[in-house]
Amino acid sequence: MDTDRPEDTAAELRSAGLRVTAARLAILDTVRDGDHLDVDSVTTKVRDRLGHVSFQAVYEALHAFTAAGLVRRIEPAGSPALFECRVGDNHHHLVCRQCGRVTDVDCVTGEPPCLDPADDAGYLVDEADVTFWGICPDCRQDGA
Amino acid sequence: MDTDRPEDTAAELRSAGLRVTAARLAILDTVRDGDHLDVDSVTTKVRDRLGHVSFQAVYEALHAFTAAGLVRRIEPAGSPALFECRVGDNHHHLVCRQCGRVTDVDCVTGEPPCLDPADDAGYLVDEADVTFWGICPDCRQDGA
DNA sequence: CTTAGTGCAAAAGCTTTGCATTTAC
DNA sequence: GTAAATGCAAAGCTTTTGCACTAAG
Repeated sequence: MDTDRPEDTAAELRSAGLRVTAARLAILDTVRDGDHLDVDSVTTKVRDRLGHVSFQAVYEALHAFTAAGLVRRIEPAGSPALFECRVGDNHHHLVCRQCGRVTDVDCVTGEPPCLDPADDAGYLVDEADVTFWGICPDCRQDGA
Repeated sequence: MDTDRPEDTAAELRSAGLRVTAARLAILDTVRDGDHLDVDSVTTKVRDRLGHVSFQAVYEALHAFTAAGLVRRIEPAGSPALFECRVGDNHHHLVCRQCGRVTDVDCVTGEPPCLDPADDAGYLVDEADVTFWGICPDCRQDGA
């Protein structure tokens, strides 16, 4: 479960121009090991490893990571922001209406923009954000 | 600018099983006349017409309208919820990263689901929510 | 009359901001 | 030593909840 690669992580932070601190190492590793975690979950998991880390530090770190392109922030309607480490590739998300679970879906075309608007209305489009809403396998079994 | 069709609106409310009140008529008409308005804008516009209406009434009404399928709620990442009256058709949205402006884009295929995930991972997918991010014509002129 | 809708007030949830302190470089 | 990162506290914003009151059916 625990994938410790402190050197990798540290190197990634440094090459992104970010300082290497225990908190940030743990935060980045946590996002990397996790599956679309929200800030609360990240904080909890980081605290399990390090003792205490403040919420603001986690927010600040995730913001810096997002700006640096180390993590990607997604925000399905109605959910708090979630963070994932898959960046650069062009994948989308399946979100369960019932339990909120998020699953990655590879993009069919593989190259951004994988999708073009029928009419761009004069916009300079640089990203297509696709969220598929449905019921996940587990919830299909449980409920109706 | 002002599209008053009180009878239409009232009929629509009634057939949705909702009571007809001055506030709700104004709220629905406002969303109908507006262009992806947030709750704050709706409230302001409704107050211009009616005097005072509480925020909670607007929230409650919009929630009821959404549940009844009279309006659609969209929530581009990082924005407060926006409401639009186009429902039933299958269109997507262009969102300006700079000014937040939202423009409708007709779906190429026209019929939901207009898009299928490459792999549904066992989900029962019923909706594909597509947001195109970019810079709108106005912001392209202003900025770089 | 009965139920839904409204107003008022308060709180919850997520996120941001400010400032002093600590730490990496 | 300098700039970045952290901790602590507080506030911001959108949204929700509770309850009494009013109005639609």
